[in-house]
Amino acid sequence: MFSLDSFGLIREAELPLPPLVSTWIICIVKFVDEPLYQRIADDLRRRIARGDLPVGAALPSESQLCRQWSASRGPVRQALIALRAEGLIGGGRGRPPVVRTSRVPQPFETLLSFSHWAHSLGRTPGQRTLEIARRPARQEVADALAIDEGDPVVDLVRLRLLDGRPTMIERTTFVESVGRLLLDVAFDPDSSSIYAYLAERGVDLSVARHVFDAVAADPADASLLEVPEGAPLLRERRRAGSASGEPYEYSDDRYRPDIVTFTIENAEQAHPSVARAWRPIPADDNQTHPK
Amino acid sequence: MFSLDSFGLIREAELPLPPLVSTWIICIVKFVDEPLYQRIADDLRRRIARGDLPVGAALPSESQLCRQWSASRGPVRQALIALRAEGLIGGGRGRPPVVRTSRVPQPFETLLSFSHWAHSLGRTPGQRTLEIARRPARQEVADALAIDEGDPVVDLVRLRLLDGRPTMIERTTFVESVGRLLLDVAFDPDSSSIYAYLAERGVDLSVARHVFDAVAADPADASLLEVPEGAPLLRERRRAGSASGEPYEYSDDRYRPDIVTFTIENAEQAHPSVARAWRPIPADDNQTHPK
DNA sequence: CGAGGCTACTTGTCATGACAAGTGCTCCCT
DNA sequence: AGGGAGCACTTGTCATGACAAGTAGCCTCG
Repeated sequence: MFSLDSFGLIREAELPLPPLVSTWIICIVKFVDEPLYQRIADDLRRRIARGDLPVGAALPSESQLCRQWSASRGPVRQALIALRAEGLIGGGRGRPPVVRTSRVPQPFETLLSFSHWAHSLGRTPGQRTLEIARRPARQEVADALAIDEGDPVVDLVRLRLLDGRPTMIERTTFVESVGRLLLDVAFDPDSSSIYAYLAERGVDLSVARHVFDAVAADPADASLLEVPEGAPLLRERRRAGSASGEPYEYSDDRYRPDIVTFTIENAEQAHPSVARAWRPIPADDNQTHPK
Repeated sequence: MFSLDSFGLIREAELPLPPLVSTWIICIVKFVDEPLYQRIADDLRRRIARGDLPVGAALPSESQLCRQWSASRGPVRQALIALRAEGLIGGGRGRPPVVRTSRVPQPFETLLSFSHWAHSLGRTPGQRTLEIARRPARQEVADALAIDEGDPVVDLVRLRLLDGRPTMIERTTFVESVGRLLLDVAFDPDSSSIYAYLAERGVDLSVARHVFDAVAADPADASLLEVPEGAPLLRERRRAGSASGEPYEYSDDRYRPDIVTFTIENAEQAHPSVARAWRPIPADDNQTHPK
């Protein structure tokens, strides 16, 4: 993990290096088994997130960071490159790196979990479970989950609330091995986040695909979401699974478009960021087109 | 741009270096003013895109690339890191880098330009301009474009077609400095891509923000898109501008959800990718929820 | 014949040194 | 006072060398 080069601090300070001291330092170094450039990047991330380095402020120059960490320019630059790739800092040749934004959204969990998203907004999520059942898979769901029609799956239908207002209907189907965990008597779907519960039990949901379109509210949707029948709803169909691509769940979620929107921010030469947004006041003035 | 180190090739081949040869090499080097690591990355990208390096194949090892380019490990590693960040290659310690996917989507232009998107799918885009006018900005548009209410703007309303089928209504407002270019008699909005036209004239649209929700078709929407009044439409409101954040256009686009959907692919520890998708056959079996 | 170790090769991390090129400031001269 | 040259400082790019750590294949030994 460490090499003789790790003694840069000592070398720079030009101290003699008796064997006793060297073994002591080895102990220290061995405890920290994260690469140096990651520690530097993490430290800078922390300082930015804490507001220690506010937006617009200049980061310490590379040479300052080198002295501060008693490192060479290599790891320091590696850390800065990582931060730049995350969009946290900008700047360029001749100009010191500058903090661009204090908070880089972590869209994955937020986009996957309604509860997580609501909490990140400071709103109160709620839910009413309408149905949880084990039944054979229909054709459409079987295709999405890469299983055979008729294989057992677990269906879960929930009405999701935001600050008590009906916001979304979630019709999720889990493969049997995952859904079984939800049938456990110890699990209360009305009180806890499903994804947090599943993560605790070792289900690693790490890739997801969301497809968005619009549908008209059918009678069931309409009465649950308290909108007129035929009202436009924003639909998200989601397939999520393990890192290796094995599907675990398929979901058909329908949002009231006057409460929730989805946003994509997009730039040339940068990765897009996606987010779910909350519209605090019913905006019926936007329902008709400009003219 | 170059240093004496650039003579690595000569040094490695252990050739004598008369002054005449050195000046000749300087000329060569000066012509190529792209950094070396970018040239290496571009070359590998090309070889992957061309299928010369198929998916699953192992890239040349770092030392091979070093010899091939007569470069040190630095630029080679920098190139590989860039490809890794783009998701093109995988692999890890002890294992050679492996091609993961041959095509990384370039979502920005595709998401911004309907024409570009249609062409990338091999479909034929069409358009019928319904209105192009210079008028004072309404309040809502003025807010989005960061100008004052009543400032002159250029409105453009187009019906977009995909293979001749009505697909989307686009109501775009440009700031006057950009919209003026569209009022030029030389510009025919029915035949060319607006974004290609603007890019040629030096308008750099490089950041965009897309907000998605659902609306009901009003009478105008309905007759143009050939759907019943009140039918659900997928709405995208887009604000695009320069890299420095200056807004250039604001648009309210309404899609037939049976033809176009939007997709977000999302993974832990990776940047999301977004795409517009085309649904070839009207899928009315999906318009009603499962049960 | 199988299991284990050994070795060659790979990538990951880091130090050091050098030069190019952009930025911003000072300071001098006109 | 204003403009320009020069300088200090910054980041960008690259070379070189070293060691750590993981992988895969060979090869010997039991």
